[in-house]
Amino acid sequence: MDAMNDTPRDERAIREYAEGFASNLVAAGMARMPARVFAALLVTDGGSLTAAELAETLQASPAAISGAVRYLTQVDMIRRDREPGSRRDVFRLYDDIWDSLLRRRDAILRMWAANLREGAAIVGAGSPAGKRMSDSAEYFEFVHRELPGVLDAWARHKEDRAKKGLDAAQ
Amino acid sequence: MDAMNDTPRDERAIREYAEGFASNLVAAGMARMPARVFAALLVTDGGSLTAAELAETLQASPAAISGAVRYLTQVDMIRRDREPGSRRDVFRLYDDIWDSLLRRRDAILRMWAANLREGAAIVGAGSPAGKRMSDSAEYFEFVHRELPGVLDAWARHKEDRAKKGLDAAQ
DNA sequence: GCCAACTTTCACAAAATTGTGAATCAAGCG
DNA sequence: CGCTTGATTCACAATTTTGTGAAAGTTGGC
Repeated sequence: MDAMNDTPRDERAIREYAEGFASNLVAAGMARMPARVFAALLVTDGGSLTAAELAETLQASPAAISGAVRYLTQVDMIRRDREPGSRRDVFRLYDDIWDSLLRRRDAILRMWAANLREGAAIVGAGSPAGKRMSDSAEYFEFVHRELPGVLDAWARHKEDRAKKGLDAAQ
Repeated sequence: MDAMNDTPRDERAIREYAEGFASNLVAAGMARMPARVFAALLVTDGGSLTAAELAETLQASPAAISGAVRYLTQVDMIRRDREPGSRRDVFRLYDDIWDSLLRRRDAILRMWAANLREGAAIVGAGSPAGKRMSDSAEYFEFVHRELPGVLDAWARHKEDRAKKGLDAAQ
């Protein structure tokens, strides 16, 4: 239970990792700059970064940062905060990033379901395509219903983990 | 329980819907042509389309189709079949599209988890960023474990639905 | 109310993506 | 075997996307 805090950050390696992480996000469909911003926030010890700091670490213009954070804010992947008595925004990941992300994405599932129902009506409810599409809709509705349960299970799981072994090396 | 089969397909409306559906996929991060191909297959009564038919309905070149189906095949969103005694490929969605898609995506979850663990090591396991990243990894591992249960529940749910009310006009 | 510190917007240039046509390749069938 | 149908690859052109610099907007604080 020692020798874990004070290892100095290898900024070079970290930056490289972050860029790779961003590339994975890009491969998953995200635009590049938002992906880089997200990755930068992920690997930051302070937990938050200002627009200027993002521009500095990513070697990008304020304009590019502005666009990226606007997008990330819209899709609820980051929070924009402003400390009272300052006029610079600071950006941070949500606590329990992925969990809160999924929770917010909930609406998207419903959207797809509704969209597919609409499509089923258009192709004809009784047709093979209609059948396929309402099955699809039902699938989305199903996972929409199941999701909260899984997320709650995660919350419990996390709590358990926190109780035993507060140190949690490895 | 009548008047549902023989409504003629309004091809114009269907095509329009399919293009809209494709646009949604694009918004979700998919490249345009694969999205259009997927949508076209989704709304097809026959359940399958040849490359030539895809080119025709989408007004796209064989080359574009070839690229799109290669991609879709790779990410396991469609199947490519060839009937014996023919040399043209026919493409179709999997049965229970989204379910099989999720099952195949399973590996991706593990990939992200592993990637995040690696990152946690790089930034330092004891650091705030390291904590954030191994928490993230754990989250992915968790849903990776939970997923099969949910998918099985879906299978049961679907079976139930099939048993009662085979017609399902609701 | 004005100044300064930040952020956003806009027009544009650079760069990456996409789809095309033409050529090449593969394979069933006579 | 060669012919014919169909799929794939390649170089290229067109479109779209991205990021930049500069100008304009906001908003705290004096």
